[in-house]
Amino acid sequence: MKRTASMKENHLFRRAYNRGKTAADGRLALYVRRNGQKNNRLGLTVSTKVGCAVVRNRIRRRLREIYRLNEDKLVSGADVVVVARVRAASSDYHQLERSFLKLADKLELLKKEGIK
RNA sequence: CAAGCAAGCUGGACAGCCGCGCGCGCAGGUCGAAAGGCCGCUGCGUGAGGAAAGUCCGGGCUCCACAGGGCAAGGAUAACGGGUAACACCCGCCGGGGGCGACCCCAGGAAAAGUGCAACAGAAAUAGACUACCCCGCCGGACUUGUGCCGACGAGGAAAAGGUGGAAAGGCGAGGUAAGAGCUCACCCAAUGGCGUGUCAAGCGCCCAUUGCUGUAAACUCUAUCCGGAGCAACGCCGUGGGAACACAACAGGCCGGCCCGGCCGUGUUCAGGAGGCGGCUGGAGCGCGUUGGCAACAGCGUGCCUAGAUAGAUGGCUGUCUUAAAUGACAGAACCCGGCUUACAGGCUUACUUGCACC
RNA sequence: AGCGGAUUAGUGUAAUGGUAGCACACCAGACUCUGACUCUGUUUGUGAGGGUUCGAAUCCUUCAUCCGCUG
Repeated sequence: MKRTASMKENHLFRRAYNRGKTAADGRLALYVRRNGQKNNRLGLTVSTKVGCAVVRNRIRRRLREIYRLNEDKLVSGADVVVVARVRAASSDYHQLERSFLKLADKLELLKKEGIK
């Protein structure tokens, strides 16, 4: 099994914000852009407005876990940036997962058999 | 039993499946001449806190400056004795304040070296005469015609009474005086010196002496002690492209290419710079237990243990059981490392003590 | 992560330790047939807690919030 590839450079984030497709609800915001490669890459943004270091770490871990467990349902070859909003701090894992899948469906990220 | 006070501990545990960082191992794969790198594994071990936080003090460590001493400037600390690598920390003790008490709080040196400030109020704010008091002079009034009484004015005496204010000239009583005043005396208070005591201490005591002086130093200042600056994004090593200086050279050499032909490039050394990478990086003023010294903080000795090291940043997700009133968490995430302080914190446990009530 | 700075009415900005001002804004009134302009007046404040002082916006201290520099 492949490890989750992550985005680290600032210019990749900027490209996703400026040129990518967007979907958002109260908890999360998703930015997606084709990267021309075989694999998907994940970028996470949790700003200091959301909470203190413990809260931000918890959200980041949950989002990483959601992405890991749902990675095989996604189409490949995209950069995905997930931005946590303030209400994500008071949401549990299941609420975050539902938001993520709904937004991914909106952006036509899910494979056909993944939607079912 | 109730209320309180102080110190210390704890900050869920276990199991299953999936997943992560680091170290070790591997008969695995791949690259490499090798060293080793990268990937992998039903593998093994290990993996956040009491505050990891705020960055308020003190150090270690690294570089820079000075390389010896002193002065000035700037800053810090402040009863006294001890502890410590050091401290604005800790312990003991003294003084002051609070509480019935256990106990808690205090930047707590010098205002009697000097300067500044003290609004408003008040007559007066570091020195003073507004009212009231007393003596003298002079004028007026009443009558019981007194070297007496009342009232106005002038010149003095006097800090005793009054109200203001945070603060009013040591306090109270007696003597004294025209009226008064530490002017004198007894007692008390404060400061300084002496004696005794205390750790040759702060301090406490004295039927010893002298003096009687507002507050403010978290105003300037004085006294004593201490302090060079910057910080792991420090610093060291490797080092792409491009740059500068010097030397050599127009031959040779290097690259592409199986070779010739052909095409492209000046070469070497040094320096600055610093994309990126590696080190710095965790074994330390370390922790536990016992013992000795000490009231204690702490120190010595013995013995056992090794306990994160990431680099966009590892502890998460799902489920079950147990303790529980509650575990979908209280506060909260190491980032070079220590010693403190401060701030945040649901609850739970232990020990000592105080007060009140009841019973023996 | 390290380092530095700031906080005064709704907004901008003053104030040697001694009643916290000024301008604009808001509100009310006057002027006007009505509105604007103009004039007059009122309200609204020292980020929070503790300390020093007779008395703190100011001095000291502990926090909170915001901003900036170093990649």
